[in-house]
Amino acid sequence: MTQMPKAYDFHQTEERLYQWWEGNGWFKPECRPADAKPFTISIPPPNVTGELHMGHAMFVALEDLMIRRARMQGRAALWVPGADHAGIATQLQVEKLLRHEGTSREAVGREEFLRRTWEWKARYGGHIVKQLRRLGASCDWERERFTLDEGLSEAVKEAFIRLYRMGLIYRAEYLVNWSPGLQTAVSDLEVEYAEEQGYLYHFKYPIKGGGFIPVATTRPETILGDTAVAVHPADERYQQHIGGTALVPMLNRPIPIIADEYVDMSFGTGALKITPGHDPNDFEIGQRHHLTVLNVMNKDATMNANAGPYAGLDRFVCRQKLWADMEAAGLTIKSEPYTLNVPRSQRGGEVIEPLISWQWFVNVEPMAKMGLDAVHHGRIRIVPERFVKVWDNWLENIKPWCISRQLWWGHRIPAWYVNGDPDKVIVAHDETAAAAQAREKYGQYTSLAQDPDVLDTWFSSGLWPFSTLGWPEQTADLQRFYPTDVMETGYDILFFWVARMVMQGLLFTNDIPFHTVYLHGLVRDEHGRKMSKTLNNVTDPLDVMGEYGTDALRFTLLTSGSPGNDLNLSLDKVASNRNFANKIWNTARFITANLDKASKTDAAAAPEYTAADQWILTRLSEVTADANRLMDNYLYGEAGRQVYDFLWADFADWYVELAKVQLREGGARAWTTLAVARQVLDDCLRLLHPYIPYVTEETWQQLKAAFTAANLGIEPAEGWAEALIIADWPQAQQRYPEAAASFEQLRELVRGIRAARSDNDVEPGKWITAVLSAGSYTPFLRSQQPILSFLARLDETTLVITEDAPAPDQAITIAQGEITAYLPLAGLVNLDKERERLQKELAELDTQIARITGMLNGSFAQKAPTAVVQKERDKLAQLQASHTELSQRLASLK
RNA sequence: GGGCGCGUAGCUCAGUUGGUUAGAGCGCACGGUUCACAUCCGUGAGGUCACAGGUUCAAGUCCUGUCGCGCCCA
Repeated sequence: MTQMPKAYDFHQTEERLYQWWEGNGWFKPECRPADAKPFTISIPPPNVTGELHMGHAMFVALEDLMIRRARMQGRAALWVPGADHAGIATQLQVEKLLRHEGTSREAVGREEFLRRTWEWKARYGGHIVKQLRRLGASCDWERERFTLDEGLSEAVKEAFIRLYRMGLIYRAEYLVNWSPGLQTAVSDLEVEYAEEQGYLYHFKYPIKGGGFIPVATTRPETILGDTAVAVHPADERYQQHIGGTALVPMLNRPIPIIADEYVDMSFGTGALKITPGHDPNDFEIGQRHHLTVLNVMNKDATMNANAGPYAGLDRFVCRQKLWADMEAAGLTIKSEPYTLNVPRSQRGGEVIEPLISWQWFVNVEPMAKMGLDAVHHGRIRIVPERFVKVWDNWLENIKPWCISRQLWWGHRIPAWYVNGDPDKVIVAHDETAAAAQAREKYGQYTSLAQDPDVLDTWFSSGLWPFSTLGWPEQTADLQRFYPTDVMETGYDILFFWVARMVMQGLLFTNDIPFHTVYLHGLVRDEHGRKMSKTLNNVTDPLDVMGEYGTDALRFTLLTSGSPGNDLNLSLDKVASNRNFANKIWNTARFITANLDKASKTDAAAAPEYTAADQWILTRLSEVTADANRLMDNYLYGEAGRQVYDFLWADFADWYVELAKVQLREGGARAWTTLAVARQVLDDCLRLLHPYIPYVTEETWQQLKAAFTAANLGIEPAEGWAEALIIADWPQAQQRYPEAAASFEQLRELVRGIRAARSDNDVEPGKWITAVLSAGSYTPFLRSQQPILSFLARLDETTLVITEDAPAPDQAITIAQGEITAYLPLAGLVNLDKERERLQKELAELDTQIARITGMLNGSFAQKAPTAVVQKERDKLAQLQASHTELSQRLASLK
């Protein structure tokens, strides 16, 4: 028999097993019968530019857990992997590269730029995907997709065209969030607001014909784009000016003074400058009053010709200069420090400028309604449920989605303009089709040019669950695996991604894209701070895996938090979980090293279980049932913790220890012990495999090999599968409540004796004498004598167990209800100390007895369920028995 | 302004149909090298479950309010 190595070595396990699993096709749903019920997850596609971070590790751990469990449950598990082309991020990477070469995107041109980007993607794009493999992700790599793949691009075009035909996509000149650094529009979601210190500038708005209205602004440069001054219609102060004309400072451009109820009379000066071209609220007011929309800025946030003498200045330089000029002209009143809400680009970080421009929009309202209904009618379940409120709130107040981006890397908008006329738009799959349509619609034309913009990356990822399966083609995969089952992702992209998949899925496939949305929290550092490069508190998953193993990281991510809540990652915990892997390994090592204690002839048709066997089997059934219930409710953390505790604290600490005694007996007893140990460990390995795939598979293979070689006739009910990854998922089995309860008594007794030994400084290894007065437990404890003696280090030759043993002199007394243990530690007992201990214990018993007696005398006895009441009565009886015993004992010591 | 989450042992966190004397890991104290594991074993100290009310036989758990921290939306 070959010995297992002393410690589990993940270094020489992980890669080997991953290749073996993948090579055998077990990551593919086809490893299950063609009629197996599918279980599908679409991976949240990481950015191709991405580097693995804890967020990735988190979703891989959770999704792999779901997929592996489903696979073991016999489902045709399919986890579709892939990556996202990440428009802005990728384009920035390549532009940076070009800058290093002393050139630029504009200089090399669109075609060359795209060629370079694909080249870049080919070289670095696979990086993140390789890293996902290291986490043990059992994805079907043959079905890997990329959002810019041909098929997915086709899906994007199809989606765009359908939306356009349904009248849900339109092109409009509208105020959008403009990122001057990135030179593109971004959606509302891509803008983050932060409170920053600035100034509130109070100044005089001159009125034609004399006088002025005081006005305040946080962005003086936008004064140049004002097209009205507004006051509240009921404001006494400005009544006489309504309908009059104001003059834009420094430009002297005449603009109307209007009345609008939007104006807050109590804020600032009570009068508002209106800049429809540079402020969203002003834009709306402008629409109401049919004001001119004046743009005073270029796309790089310098001032344009409309800014008159300020043309060409940067927006912030202009702010200073204009204010200085106004001051000189006597138009300023004051500027006071003010906290303002500054919009910044989620990507580049620079200040977003509301800017008027032509963009493509999706009217998402009808789809939003569908998304709301799907959740309200229970077709889609969101876990944890509280996120439903967030979902509702967002979808009920949804705004048009700006989907065009002024980038080159992405899905080009399938729209063509005839003769350069923005009103003559043709939307088609390709240029040929567009040309045909153009001829049909406009007859002869001179030019046909495609819109230069591309689509928001989220537009394509919104199609992900079905586009990856072949949509719009009715492929076999789409038919079999769609709708998918669970969408597991971080709550931070509920709007960005999940909502859009739901909306687009419902619209295009006439079905939900998944029945459950499971949201996990953010991974933070040990003290709850967000991981960031500037804080220098980023923990690289690759480093952690390298030091502690993939399983340790996975188990930590999976069990140290709760659903939907942020998780603080502690390396201490990772280290503990590495130790757990070693613990698992060593229980198997113990079992496999003891297979020679029995032989096949010892096999019993109906095994005779000891109380210990029955106890551990009962616990196994309880834990299996609990873990399954918890996992069915997506409470993976709690399920994992329970198995961990059971395996370590019950199985390893107790059963494996006492198994040493049962194995010594040899024969049928040893055989049964090995059979029980195998079952318990095997089921635990199965329960844990989705969490920690490597150490469980490796350990299981060791078990399988050892048991097969030993030829004891001990094996799982369905025989040994080829691998744990495709073995059967365990179900709860036999329970022996009475034996289990008795055994718990024995454990209590052992703990009591150990504590007494420790208190009295008895050497841990020393075999001591004991007298047990065990009442009705006498036969049971006698039957457990070898185990009891071994676990509590009691000298078996002098151990006395009788129903009612007299207390020896000079002994420590341990009372446990009906059972009393006396440890006659000759010469070791300090009687004063023992008296003190007994008094302390009696005092404790007194309070407990009083508490329960009070409870039982109150209405508890009538109103509580009988089982609960009975439990308390039993407890009281135990406490009283202990009390009697200890007080007698105390009296005898006086 | 609206919504959500959190506040439990020194630290980091569990605790989901309300039901023993509230748990874990790490840390701390004491003690252990016999053939599964020192990536270990045994024993122990450490908690008014933020605060105040309420519901209930029974509340860390349900309800109301207060305080503190964080996040999302406007």
